[in-house]
Amino acid sequence: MSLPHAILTSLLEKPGSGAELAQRFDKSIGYFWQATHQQIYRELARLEERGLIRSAAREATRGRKRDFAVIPAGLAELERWTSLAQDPQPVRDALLVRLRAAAVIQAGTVQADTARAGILRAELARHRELHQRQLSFYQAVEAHDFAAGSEARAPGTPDHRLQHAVLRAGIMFERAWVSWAEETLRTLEP
Amino acid sequence: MSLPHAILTSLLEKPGSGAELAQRFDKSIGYFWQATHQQIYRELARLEERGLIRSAAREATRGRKRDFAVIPAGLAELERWTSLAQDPQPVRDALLVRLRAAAVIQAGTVQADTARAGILRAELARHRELHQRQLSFYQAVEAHDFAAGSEARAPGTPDHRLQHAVLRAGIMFERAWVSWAEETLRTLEP
DNA sequence: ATCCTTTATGCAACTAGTTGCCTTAAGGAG
DNA sequence: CTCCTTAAGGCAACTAGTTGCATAAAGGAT
Repeated sequence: MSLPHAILTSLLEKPGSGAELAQRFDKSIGYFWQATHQQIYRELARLEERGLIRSAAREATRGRKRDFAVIPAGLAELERWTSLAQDPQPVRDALLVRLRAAAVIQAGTVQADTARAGILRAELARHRELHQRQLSFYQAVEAHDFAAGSEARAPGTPDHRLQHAVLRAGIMFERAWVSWAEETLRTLEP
Repeated sequence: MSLPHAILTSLLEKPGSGAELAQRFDKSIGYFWQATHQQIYRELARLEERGLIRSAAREATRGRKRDFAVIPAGLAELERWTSLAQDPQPVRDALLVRLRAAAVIQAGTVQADTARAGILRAELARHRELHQRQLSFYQAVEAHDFAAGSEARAPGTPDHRLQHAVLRAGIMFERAWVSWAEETLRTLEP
């Protein structure tokens, strides 16, 4: 259950409104934990109720911007959470389930599998492209934000090494997907 | 939404009861899509209602085993689903969120970060171990089930190449995690 | 002024997944 | 035979996430 903490993190970097958060989630944190604006608004309300953030709005009317900021209790909660031990989350991927299904289906059907095999290969190629694109994007961010020689960190700035580690995780995932898709396509060649 | 299809796949490989399915989910399919026995029983009921599987129980009483098997409509549904295009699912990982949080926290606290950094390193080391263990397990399965020379496939048997591809995906993920954790630990050395 | 679009906020209803507890049956152990 | 344990099946209540829609304000376009 990481959403509240993801929001705390984002607000700690920079206070803002629900809509701003939702936009930011489409970038940065959203690459590793997604949330719709609905989830964000609900969670902001809960966090305020729990006394972890404070909203600086004149009135909480509709269509009116409210700004949220983390207060000390929120920082404490985030510190507590980051030092908790959590087991790695098991993989949950629909494509792999589909491949397993496809493997079994071919056994159950007498019909030649050329059509289905073609669809499968096309799907794998498509995934390879999408992952390749995401990989290129991450690499561009890396070149821009983590170029050699920019390791100096000013006090009060987020830890550069940790931020880089997170980005490297993204890069490694995409790279793994791409090379897996390529290898799999090769073994499925007609 | 892969659970019903994961269940269809598993039942197609081998019909069985809810409890058997739950056990099987702890192995094979469960490595890529987890489900509790509750989800499985509910989903079995729905699949039967939708006319995709058939239960061969004398009576549906409690504490009495019921066997389920896929019927033609179920196979058709699985075929339909496997040829659908689906976009890759974005990564959602709590550890990466935590690292990002840790990166920001260090900016917000004046206190020396030795204690927190130690906790973080320990956690990374623990994850590395767990992923290493899972990797070894997958590799053992690979050696056992996909040894060179066993590619011959009898008709009516699940497609060997696809099953191997799924396993290789698991291997690639674990390998990626392990090497990422090692590299990250190196950059965080005190 | 009126209409249209965009931004910000939110309710309600839904689907998916989790947790805690419970009953029934069967197979041994005392 | 009674007690205990395990396996099988399931209800109820909960948390998390999604979808569809609504509403308010602000800034243009006509």
